[in-house]
Amino acid sequence: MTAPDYDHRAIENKWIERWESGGYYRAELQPERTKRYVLVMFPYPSGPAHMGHVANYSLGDVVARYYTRKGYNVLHPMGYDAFGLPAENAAISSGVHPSEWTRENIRLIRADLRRLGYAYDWSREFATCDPEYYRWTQWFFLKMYERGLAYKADAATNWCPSCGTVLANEQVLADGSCERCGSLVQPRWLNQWFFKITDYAERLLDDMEELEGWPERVLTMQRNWIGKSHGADVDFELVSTGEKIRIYTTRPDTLYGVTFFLLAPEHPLVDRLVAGTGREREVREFRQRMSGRTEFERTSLEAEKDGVFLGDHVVNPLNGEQVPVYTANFVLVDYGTGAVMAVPAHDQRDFEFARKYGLPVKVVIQPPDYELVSDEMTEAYEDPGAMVASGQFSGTPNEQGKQAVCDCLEENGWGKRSINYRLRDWLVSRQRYWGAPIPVIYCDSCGTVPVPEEDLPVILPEDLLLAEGGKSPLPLEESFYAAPCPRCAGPGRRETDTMDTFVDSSWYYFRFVSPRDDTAPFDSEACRYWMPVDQYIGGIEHAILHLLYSRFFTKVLSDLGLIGFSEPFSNLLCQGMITRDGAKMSKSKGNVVTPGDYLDRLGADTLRLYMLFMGPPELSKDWSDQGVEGAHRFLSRVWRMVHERYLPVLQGAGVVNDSGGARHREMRSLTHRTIASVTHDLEEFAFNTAVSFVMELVNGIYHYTSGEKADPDVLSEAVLATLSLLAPFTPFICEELWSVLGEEGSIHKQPWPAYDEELARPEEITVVVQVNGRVRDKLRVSAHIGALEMEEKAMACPNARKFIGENEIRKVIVVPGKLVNIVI
RNA sequence: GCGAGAGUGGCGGAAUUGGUAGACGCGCGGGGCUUAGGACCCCGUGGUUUUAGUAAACCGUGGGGGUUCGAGUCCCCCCUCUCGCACCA
Repeated sequence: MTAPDYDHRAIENKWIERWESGGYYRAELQPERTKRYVLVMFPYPSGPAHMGHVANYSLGDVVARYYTRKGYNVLHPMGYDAFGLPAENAAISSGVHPSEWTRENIRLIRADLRRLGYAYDWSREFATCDPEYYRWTQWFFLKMYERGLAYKADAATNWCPSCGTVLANEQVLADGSCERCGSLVQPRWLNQWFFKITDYAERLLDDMEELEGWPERVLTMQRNWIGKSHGADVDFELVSTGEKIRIYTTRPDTLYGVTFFLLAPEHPLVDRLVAGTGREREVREFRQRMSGRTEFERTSLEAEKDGVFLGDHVVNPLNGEQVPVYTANFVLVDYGTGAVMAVPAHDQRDFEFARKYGLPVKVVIQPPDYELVSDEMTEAYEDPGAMVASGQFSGTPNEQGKQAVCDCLEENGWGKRSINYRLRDWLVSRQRYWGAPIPVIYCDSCGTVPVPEEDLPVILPEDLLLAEGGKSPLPLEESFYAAPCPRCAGPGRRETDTMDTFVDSSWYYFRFVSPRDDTAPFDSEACRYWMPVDQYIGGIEHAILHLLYSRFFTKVLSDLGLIGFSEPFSNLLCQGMITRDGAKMSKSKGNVVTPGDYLDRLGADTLRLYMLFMGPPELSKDWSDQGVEGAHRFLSRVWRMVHERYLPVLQGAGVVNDSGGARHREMRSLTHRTIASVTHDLEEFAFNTAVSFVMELVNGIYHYTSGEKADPDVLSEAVLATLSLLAPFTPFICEELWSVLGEEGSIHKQPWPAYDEELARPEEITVVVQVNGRVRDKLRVSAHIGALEMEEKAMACPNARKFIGENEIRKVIVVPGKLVNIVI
């Protein structure tokens, strides 16, 4: 019998149409049912889907479909992170309007996602550039402003000369280049909007306890990013004026080893100190040199220590010693207090500085096993030890000494214990066009006035062209910036900066619960039901920024009393990158493969299956053309299994159940075993092995239907289980074959198959016979064999006997149902 | 430098609590079917050695030690790679 061809295209078109018109994946709020909110990080629409999207969304789709089949009420939405620089870059290079470019790309990626057969509730789709959406992004800004969490300040910003905008610290790569365009970022002082995320540093840290379903490495990365440290603030008095300068240190135990004092080049005291010393020019030149460099350049490990003496001294409160004040390149103005006590003996940076400028090195911590001599030191000693030359503290172990010194500082009013974070406030304003306008109006008499809620959204005009050099047209467009002051109705000027796109994506998962609500960012009842997200899935590249910002937003919402939880994502899965020839796919490397080609040639099911079969989700995976062919071969094999092996049996080629047949029992056992294994693996997100189990089942069915006749009932069970288990992975072919077999309804609405424990256990098992832990023989025995009988049989094995020989048997270890180890 | 993770065939990768290392797939080899096949079905496939062959022995999870009847898995030391942070006082 010849099977019809496996025509993936016809099948896909047919079922996409039916699923969508039937509203198969529409999610309804059903309070009596248990929900599962499955969310995959929404895409930035920069073109058609790429392989990374397919990998990511295929994962999410299997999870969503599996939960649906398990009986949960599943929300699985999709939208677009649609504001941002690439749209403007496209506008600059090809003249197309960012809005048009974005809408076209949404159209392209949506078409690919539909073809891939993802079970999205498309009725909830939105883009962050829709006014109905960014209205609420602006609303969030107002809430932040009301709570004092949005503020404007002069800040050393990362200016990207090529993008013509300020970047967040997070958007500057480790080598000091722009995340988007790669050009070297320059520092620039500007008045910018910030979100006060630092107010939440402690909670962002503490609440990680709740995030048991997050990968450890993501938590670690966030923890490092927040960078909490314990130490002390200490006031040093300026010799010339008696003015106090506060420093922060994590090593109060080394206070007696201070031999100089450092200020950041930008520290406000630098100018005043140097005035009248005759060193003004030197200092000015130094600062000029520093200001031309980014934080990265100045703080890279390779950069040489550099500084200038400021002509003044400070007094160490603990021992009354006077030490000189310098300004130094490696001191950061925005960490701690911008001033540092220098202990060259116990800090490598200070050590290098001291050696370069001939400053004294004073040992105040002695290692337990040898003695430091300051003149002979080639590097700082930063490890634990006992305090020496430290007055009353001498002899104290340094960890204990930290506390003692802090007590002393506090008792004398010289300083206090303090905690610092590396986390900086989030710079959210962008001097760009394609983003959500910041809803603020500046008035000469009222100052900064927020736009009233009822006046939102502040519409971003979509009919403007980018100005000269790709700059934002907003500051030049009177119809945009001219606005009456909401307070006094006098003439005002609108803020023309837009928000960082990370603001847009920090709350989109809330919007999906009620995307058409025009009275609130989200409906509280829908939110109570659907949130938090049960399973969030996305790339590891968002481990810090997006996830930290989203956590921050959720906590603010919680403080506003709008929600009753403070963590948005209960479980997180970070999937690896798709590479080709070991490298990230990129146009410049010419190693890009696009889903579209494979969708045409091999079909959506093949592509999905291959992505999931390649390896564990969290590992990065290298694309292989041969591998994807293999996936297609397997699906063809499933197709033929139904048409060439199963249908003929249904039509009378099989035998009536001869109940004694071990072959039939073995087939049933394999079926049930496979259901058990696949179910287990899906719970663990071990998709690659889940697929391999189905492959084994298919191999088993081919084996069963070769030669001897098959029992139609046994075969039915096996074939239907195959389709049922495979359906979340390859929805089209399974739905098609399901209907070919005349089964009722959609396979995607069937309950997840159950298995019979008893049947899943094979009748016969293999027992390994070891002598001294080495495999010497194998036995096929009944699964119900007892331990004693196992031992007897093992002892009788000829090969085992051979190795035992004349030796004395010291011990026999029996692992029931597994092995017998004879120790001689 | 600090932190996290990982090293298993020619390749991607499998191996509950320590219990048959290499599932499944790719690739490769052989056979069948075929005018033919790159389609399909079946078989084989870690290495070395011995054997005409059936078979068998030894070696084998980055390297070296250890615990154990038994170690890819546990412990100690070392090497390599990937990722993140990186002068944060």
